[in-house]
Amino acid sequence: MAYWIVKSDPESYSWEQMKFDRQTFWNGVRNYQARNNLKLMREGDIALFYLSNSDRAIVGELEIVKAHYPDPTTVDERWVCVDVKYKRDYKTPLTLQEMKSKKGFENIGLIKQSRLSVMPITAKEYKLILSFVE
DNA sequence: GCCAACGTTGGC
DNA sequence: GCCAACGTTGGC
Repeated sequence: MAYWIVKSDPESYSWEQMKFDRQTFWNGVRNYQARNNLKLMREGDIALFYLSNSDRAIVGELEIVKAHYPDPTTVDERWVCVDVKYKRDYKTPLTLQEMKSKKGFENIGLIKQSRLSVMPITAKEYKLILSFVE
């Protein structure tokens, strides 16, 4: 089982919308590196939901319920999406600022490669994040 | 709103 | 295949 962070701009797809939808397909990725990460996702993996721009925090988690398939919102066959399901809210969202100020996040993609929208995190980083949000 | 980082495109 | 120009993302 692998752990991921997926990013969303709250103005285009909010956490409220995600919870309302319960399950959706994670589409619109138009970046090779992010696409490659989508392709590595397996059913049962966990994806943490990060809000960029105004919010800048990890607010909860999703479960991957279907591995990658062609993105139906484009005819360009290069791009894929996966199906995700709402899993749970975190009691306390973990902000980017907090991650920057705490130990253990030095190598997390969220900070090192801020423009990447789908990225893996290690089991260790996942546990560390959980220790702040429960 | 600005700008740094970085990905993509296209001319050569 | 290089690189300048340009576009986009996202933190501040």
